[in-house]
Amino acid sequence: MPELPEVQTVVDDLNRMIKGCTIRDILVITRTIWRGGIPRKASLAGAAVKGLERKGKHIFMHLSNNHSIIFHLKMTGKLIVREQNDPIARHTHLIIKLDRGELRFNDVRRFGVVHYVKTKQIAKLDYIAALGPDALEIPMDDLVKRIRTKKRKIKSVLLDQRFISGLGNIYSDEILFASRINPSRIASKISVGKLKNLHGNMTLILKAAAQSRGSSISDYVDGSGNVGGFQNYHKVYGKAGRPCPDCGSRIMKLVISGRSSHYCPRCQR
DNA sequence: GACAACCTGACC
DNA sequence: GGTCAGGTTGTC
Repeated sequence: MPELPEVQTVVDDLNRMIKGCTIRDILVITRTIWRGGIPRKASLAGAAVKGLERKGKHIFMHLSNNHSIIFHLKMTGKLIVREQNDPIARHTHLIIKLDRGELRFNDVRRFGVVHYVKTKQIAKLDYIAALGPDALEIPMDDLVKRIRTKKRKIKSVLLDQRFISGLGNIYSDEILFASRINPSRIASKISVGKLKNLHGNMTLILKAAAQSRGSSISDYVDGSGNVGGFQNYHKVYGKAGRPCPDCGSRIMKLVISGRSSHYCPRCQR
């Protein structure tokens, strides 16, 4: 799915397009995407969209009725604003009808989740409380200190949302390549210098990716349904067998934490 | 820490 | 037919 830059792009898009809009009605097409109960239409109708924000890969849509809708897009979830008369795409599971257009939640694989909660309760939700600091907000010293306590492979540490939230498979691989760290390295054994460098690369890559409106490999689109552009700047992700852009060695792929890791065995030590 | 599960679709 | 996919969670 969408990782931090893609989720940030969607949040920014929706803030631009539907902030201030009023909900007229909701159309629940697939009931199983809801965590907890399905909200009553009456409780949503008339509520205004106060604004959207993000923590890690979770999207919060705050409403004027003291409730919020939390979305997680998982692998193939999409949130797209459409006009009322636009044709409804296959795999659309929820339509939130607004006074101006409508917000549609679409998800081919149906891993995505929607949760209607009281805004004040968000921080107390177990799955939100468990999230580590956001990847764009953690200070360098904190990150370095915390990584040095982990005796697991660095790749699996970066993917762990309880450790740090927002990174996924693409950006972990790209950040490790930029930092010249092998994904199999035990986190606690990596030098402080390399880890400081990793923090800088993480910030740089996530911001550049958001600037390019995210990476579209097969499913991701922004809040208007358009693809991102950062896939054109990937250096190792999805490039197994191709030459390393820095040294020409063959880029390798191996499985860590059940996910493919792409890396240059020569550049990344 | 490895693996299956949750799903559909693309590709070989 | 089998494998793989921007994620997460629950099981041994």
